[in-house]
Amino acid sequence: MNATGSGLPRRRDEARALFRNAILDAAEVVFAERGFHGARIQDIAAHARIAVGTVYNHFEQKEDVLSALLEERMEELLLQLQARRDDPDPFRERLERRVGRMLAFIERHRPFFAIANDHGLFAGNVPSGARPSARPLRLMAKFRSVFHALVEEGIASGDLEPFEPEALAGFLAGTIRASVLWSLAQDRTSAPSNAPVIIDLFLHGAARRRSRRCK
Amino acid sequence: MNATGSGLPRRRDEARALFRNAILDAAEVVFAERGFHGARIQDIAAHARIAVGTVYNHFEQKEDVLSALLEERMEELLLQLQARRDDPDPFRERLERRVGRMLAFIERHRPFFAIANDHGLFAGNVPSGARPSARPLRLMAKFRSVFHALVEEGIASGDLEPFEPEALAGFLAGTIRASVLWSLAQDRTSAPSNAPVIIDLFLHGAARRRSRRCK
Amino acid sequence: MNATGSGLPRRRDEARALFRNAILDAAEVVFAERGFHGARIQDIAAHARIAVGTVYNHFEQKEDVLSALLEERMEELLLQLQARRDDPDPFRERLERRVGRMLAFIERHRPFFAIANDHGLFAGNVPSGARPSARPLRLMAKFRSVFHALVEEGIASGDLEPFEPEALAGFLAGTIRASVLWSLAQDRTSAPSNAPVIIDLFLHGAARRRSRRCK
Amino acid sequence: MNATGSGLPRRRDEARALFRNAILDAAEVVFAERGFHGARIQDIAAHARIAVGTVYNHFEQKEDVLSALLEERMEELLLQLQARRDDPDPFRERLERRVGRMLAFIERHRPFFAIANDHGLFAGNVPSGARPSARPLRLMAKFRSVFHALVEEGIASGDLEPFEPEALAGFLAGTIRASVLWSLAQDRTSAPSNAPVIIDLFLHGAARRRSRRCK
DNA sequence: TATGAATGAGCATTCATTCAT
DNA sequence: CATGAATGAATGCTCATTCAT
Repeated sequence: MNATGSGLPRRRDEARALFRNAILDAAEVVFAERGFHGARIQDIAAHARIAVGTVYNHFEQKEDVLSALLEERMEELLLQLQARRDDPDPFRERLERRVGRMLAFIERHRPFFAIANDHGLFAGNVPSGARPSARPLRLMAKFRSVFHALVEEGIASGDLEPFEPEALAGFLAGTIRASVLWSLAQDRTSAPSNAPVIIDLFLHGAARRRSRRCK
Repeated sequence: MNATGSGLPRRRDEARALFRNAILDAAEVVFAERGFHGARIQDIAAHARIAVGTVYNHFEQKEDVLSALLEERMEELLLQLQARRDDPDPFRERLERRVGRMLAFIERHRPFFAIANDHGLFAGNVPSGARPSARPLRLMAKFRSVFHALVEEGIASGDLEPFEPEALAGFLAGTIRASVLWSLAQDRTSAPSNAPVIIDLFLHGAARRRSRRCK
Repeated sequence: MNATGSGLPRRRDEARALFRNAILDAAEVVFAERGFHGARIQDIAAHARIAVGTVYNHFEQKEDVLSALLEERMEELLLQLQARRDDPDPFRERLERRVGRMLAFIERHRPFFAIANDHGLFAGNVPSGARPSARPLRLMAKFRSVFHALVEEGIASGDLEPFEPEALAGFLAGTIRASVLWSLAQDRTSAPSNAPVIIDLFLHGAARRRSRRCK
Repeated sequence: MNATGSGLPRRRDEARALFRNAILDAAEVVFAERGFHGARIQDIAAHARIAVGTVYNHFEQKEDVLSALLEERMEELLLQLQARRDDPDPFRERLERRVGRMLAFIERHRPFFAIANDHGLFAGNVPSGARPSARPLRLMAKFRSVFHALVEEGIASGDLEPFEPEALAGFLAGTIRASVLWSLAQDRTSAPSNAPVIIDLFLHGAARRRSRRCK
């Protein structure tokens, strides 16, 4: 029906994506401000300057908006933790670089971080009916597996104590989370420049170092 | 207020407290199962085997039930972190003992831990409208100040690096939280016996220790 | 808990029944006026001078209000067709008496008749998704079985041709229905006095009778 | 209106009619399955394999689709009741032939019969807001007038008792309706061969015939 | 003219809160 | 004070209708 083959469809798909993204962007703000239950579809629609029905043309239910939001942003967040060609080689520097990228992403998406945190996507969470459903489980699994891989690298290279990788992963995530939350609480920027401090705590803890550094 | 002196009033007050506690106990279970918004006053009343109206004879609004629950349990939790006469003297042992008591309390009140965690009472949380109100702020402040004091003790005694106490407090709380969550995720007991491991990570981090211990 | 035994409970049950009946009465009017889909719960509540929520304290869903209404009124309607002690003996008089009672009931409950008719409760109906659910099936079955019994009496007494009872029952019901609808269309009263005419048509049809009456 | 004469316009009109009929055919099925309120324009469009908007290019509103459907089909149905050149002359045979044609049509359009029945087009119906509007009134009037004419023929020819023609018409329609519904309920075919039985009941009723026939 | 996404009024249902008993 | 039915504001979701392409 379309002579140009991909002309119109492309534009259509672009339009669809435009709306979809507008909805997710609005949802990011509104969910962060009022929480899942407090956020009304109407608020999200208004924030995106579209009609309520339009939201339902793109998502089956309110909950799916949250799911999609968490999923897409989390995907991107975890991407920051992947190794890149130009990452340095030594474990510590590598780790700092990757965590630094993660901090930068969080800084760019503060509202998302608030939501993800509320929904227990960072450092796991106790199972709770407070959140819509079991959907986040997949996200949490992914989150954990990425941290798990990170930590195994360190154990393999001999830079980390061969503790239980799961536990170490939780410890690393907890350290990052604590730092970010502390920054936010101070209304300070959770700048990537915090990475070295975080990694230092993660690696060497808080004990007084008698010599220059524990060697 | 009562002509008969203190006989009847006492019984009355006891009865009041009985109802109040029954409500809070029920709320602990129901809030943990369904979250604040998902929990209906009716559910709580049913769980406590009382009428809906009775809940309102003891609390102004639903939110106050949550506040009271968090407040009373948190108070008790923080009590576990206070120094006691028979606590050992060296910082590390002292810390282990106190954190061990905290773990034991959490173990006895898992549902409360789930709720407190959902409401960001552990290790702070990003300000979010997801939770009922600003009431928890006071609790979080208290929580932080207790951890703050704990950490300052360590700095004063020379056992901790003189980092920002707030940051260290967050780090300690994060370490504990990560450990407990990890235990719960494994469906294991968050036993007080985990305290040494937690403290070890907190003090010396996850880096490979070349010698017996970093001295 | 109640010293008088049945004092308070009875009053409570009476209150419940009062509300329930008020709702059903209101529903009878509103459903008849606007049809099931056109009737809003709010309309029914307003007509009964109660709050919307109250309707839901007595019925799970809108559909249940309809079901209950049809069921309770139909039950009473079918009761009119039952034989009574003082009914005359000859088949024809018997039938006239019973159908007469039915007409009187219909006259007292015109709105119900409109609804029941809309929902195919008279003389069967083609299966159609137009109506809420399969619930009426039970009612229709009952309706049919009562007519069925009526007709079998006539066959047994030798007053009716031994046609298929089901078909005869449908014919009788159809005759009554046609007459009532015709009366209503004329805005006339569907008086019990119409019974003889109906029965006459049912028994002897519309053909010209050459003699005084077909004997 | 079109400069090119009748060439293109004809094709255009044919195309229009094609769409219009496709919509009506789809509507017949969907309305019968889900009822007027339960049928969504989207369903009808999907069933006709066209877009929603297209429906609105041919009908102003949903209701008009129903009206047109009822009107066009009913027109055809009533056509079956008209006298035809080759119809036999005696009243009874004439009637059988015409009712037989009606039954054949109903058999070919079961879904339509279900809809028409739901909307009270057969044998009249109590005025009810359950149906979209007063539009069917015209159809019912037509339906009645056709039956009316039929019955007056019989009265004029002396084959029917000179009862009120309206009442007789209702009785005839009710008899046919009851028979068809009974057939459908039995999942049997409402074959034209049922016509004699129907006419027999209509003419002579259900009473036991002592002699060959009531003379 | 066909298309199908956008629109937003409309409605069933829930549940915190009140209050007569 | 306990009780539990009544209340009605609040909100997710539907679907007839519009309109830019």
